[in-house]
Amino acid sequence: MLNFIDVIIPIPLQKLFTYRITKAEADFLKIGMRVSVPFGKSKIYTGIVYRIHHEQPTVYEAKDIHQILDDSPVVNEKQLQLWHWIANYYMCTLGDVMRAALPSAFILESETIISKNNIKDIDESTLKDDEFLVYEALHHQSSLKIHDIVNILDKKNVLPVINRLLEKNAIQIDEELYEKYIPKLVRYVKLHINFTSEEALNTLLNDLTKAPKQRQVIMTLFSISAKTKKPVKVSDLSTESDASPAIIKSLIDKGILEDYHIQTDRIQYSGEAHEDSKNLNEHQSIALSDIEDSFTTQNVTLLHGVTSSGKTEVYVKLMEDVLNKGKQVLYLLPEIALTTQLITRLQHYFGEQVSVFHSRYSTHERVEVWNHVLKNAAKAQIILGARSSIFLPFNNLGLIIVDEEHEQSFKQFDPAPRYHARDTAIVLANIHKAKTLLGSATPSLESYYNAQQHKYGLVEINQRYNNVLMPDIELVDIKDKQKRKLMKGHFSDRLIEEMTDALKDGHQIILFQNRRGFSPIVECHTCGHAPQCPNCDVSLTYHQYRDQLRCHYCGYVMAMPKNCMACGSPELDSKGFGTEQIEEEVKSLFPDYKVARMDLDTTRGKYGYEKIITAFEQLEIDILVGTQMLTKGLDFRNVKLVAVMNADNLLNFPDFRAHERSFQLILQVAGRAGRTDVRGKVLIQTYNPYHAILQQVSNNDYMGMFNEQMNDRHNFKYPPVYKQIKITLKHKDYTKVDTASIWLAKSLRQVFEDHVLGPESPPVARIRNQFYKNILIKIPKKQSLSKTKEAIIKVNNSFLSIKDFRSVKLILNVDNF
DNA sequence: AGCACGCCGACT
DNA sequence: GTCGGCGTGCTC
Repeated sequence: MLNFIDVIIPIPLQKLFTYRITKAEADFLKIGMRVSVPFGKSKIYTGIVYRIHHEQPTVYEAKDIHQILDDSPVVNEKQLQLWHWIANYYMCTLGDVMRAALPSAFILESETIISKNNIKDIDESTLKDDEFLVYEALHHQSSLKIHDIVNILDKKNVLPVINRLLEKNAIQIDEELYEKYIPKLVRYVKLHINFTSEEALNTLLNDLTKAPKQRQVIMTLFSISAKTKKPVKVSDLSTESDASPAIIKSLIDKGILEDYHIQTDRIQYSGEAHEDSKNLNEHQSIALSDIEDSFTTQNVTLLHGVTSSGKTEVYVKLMEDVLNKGKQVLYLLPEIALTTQLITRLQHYFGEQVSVFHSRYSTHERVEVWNHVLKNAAKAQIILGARSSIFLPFNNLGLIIVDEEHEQSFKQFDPAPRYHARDTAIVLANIHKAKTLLGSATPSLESYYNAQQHKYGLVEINQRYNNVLMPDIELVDIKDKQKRKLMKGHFSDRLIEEMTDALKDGHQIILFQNRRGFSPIVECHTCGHAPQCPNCDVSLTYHQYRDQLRCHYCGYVMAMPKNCMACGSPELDSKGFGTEQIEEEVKSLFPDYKVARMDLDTTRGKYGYEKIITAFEQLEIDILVGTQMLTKGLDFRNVKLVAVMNADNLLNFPDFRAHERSFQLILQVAGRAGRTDVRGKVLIQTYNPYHAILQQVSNNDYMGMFNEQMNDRHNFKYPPVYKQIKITLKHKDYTKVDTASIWLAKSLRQVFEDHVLGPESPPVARIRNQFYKNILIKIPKKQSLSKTKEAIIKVNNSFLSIKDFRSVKLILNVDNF
């Protein structure tokens, strides 16, 4: 009987691919192991074994696999179950999911290696210029990669050159497969075995009197190993003895020292302190027992606790409980909320049992966490992670906590799989028969709605920790202030007053401005021309710190022009305002205080973010100006005043969730104020103080906001009342997307009638020289989601069968909010 | 998604 | 006349 496997390959193809394996391989292979397989003419890909069977394909000859890459599965069956659900629900391929789920170090790819053909020498005069360049380069380097040749020839299509060289027998090519994960090795030294006897040692030290530096190194080696009784790292020896690596190397070369390597983990938690979890206050204990109660009947429970009500302590108690039952915990957070603050806090309680997983980790670091989880290692009992940590190979999950549940960054927009980590986490928990706790001070409408419909349990905490008062929120009408000339730049007299007071008392201030850059748009005073991005339909944004204009969509950069590009006038005006401008204004208003800014530009780099946070925590900064980033679960004790510089540009955002978002965002920033006994003050500057949302914010009226917004959602058929799927079409030719989208919308209307909206051009209709069109499908709750998707797929297939449309890219986005 | 095959414009 | 552009189709 013949043996075959079906394999998932990390490319966006609907199908699985069948390969033939030997009997021995069939006995060895298990589902979830990696194999490398030949694909197409020359490529080798990594695939995951999805099924092992005996069904010989009838219409093609299955190829043999290239190699088995694992001794045991790296992906477990529960994960594959989850992958399947994601592919199905979010309408993407298993290959897409695989790409997102596996650390890239697991997905090895073949690389074409070009080397000189040594069989015979080639008459170089027969080679053309570019061929000669490559051939010549091979005399200096034994092998080249395609990428190297691209650099040598400075053009992108190098395959013809390679093919010609191949024909002339000048080179040979090989497909080289390489394992991308390299265990981290640390170099250690010890005294060579020849010198361990006291006698030999004495002779050695005597011999070295002429080389005092080397002698010093040996002495230091003794003192370190006597002190620590552990192997001595080369790097430690070098720093402690103040000797250059060259000196140590010469000792090794002489055979006096010997070096060796030990594999270590890249991420290590060094602290040992095991702090007992804090005792909960009355409100927290009630919440805890309510959650436990709720979990007896519900798989998912929503914890709605006002800002700084001490939700984390409740989580800690729940986690302790799950750990005691011998199960794993996944603690999901939005990327930006994954701060050192929280990590250290959890490590204080749980020590080494906590592992962290987020996008700022290198791929090697991710492999290590992955393997620990896979092996259910002691150090991976609690995973604290961002969106993508739902893909880790849990085998014994007991609880998932989704903190800041309302955060939109849990949804992945690009590329596929366009999954929502909160919703996927709930499915993951169900697969493990585990529980999910959603936590937020400002729950998303969909979660609160689900709780109201009794799909989720609901637990609330309405008191802040230590009974700290909720901040006092004041709305400032800047339209009125402007009329009465009470504005200085973007600062109202009220704001300046409050800032002066807070600073005088030594308190810190946070200013929130939901826009980065200095003054987003530059406009000519004379002709009104605003510089546009050449690749996208947007105006360029001014960034002061490099005096540049930039496109936030494609990354295009140009120097700030001195004169208007249209009429040559030197009077360029800046419109709108961003964090940079606020920072400038604060500096001139309060020159004696230290101001810092936190946005995408200042937090670039691995620790940029931490640096600012730490400086602010340590009171090195008095006033912090920032964007969204500051809203996330940061706990600053000394902040008295928080100001929202302009609430209107949040409220006027063209999105059905703008109001909900504004409410969440403003309350979250407000929550940064007054976390100790001093009552915090929040000022919200707005042109429209009577806006319902702002009224609800200032009264901390979540229910008012919820009911009013839900009413809108009912009326306008928006989520969570209706489900929705967005179809995006893109192409570099406008007419093509236009006709294609009209055709598609028409066909969809035949099935879904007036539940199809569009096609519409998005606010930014062109990005990176691609034109976009959107079609929205609204799905009533009672309409079967799977039937709907089937119908969409059917329409898509007939769309793809039209030759003219085939080059138009289609993007399906389920729950695109 | 790659990558090869195949058909039309800009250079020697 | 070729080289090289990209539209089209296939991958077990």
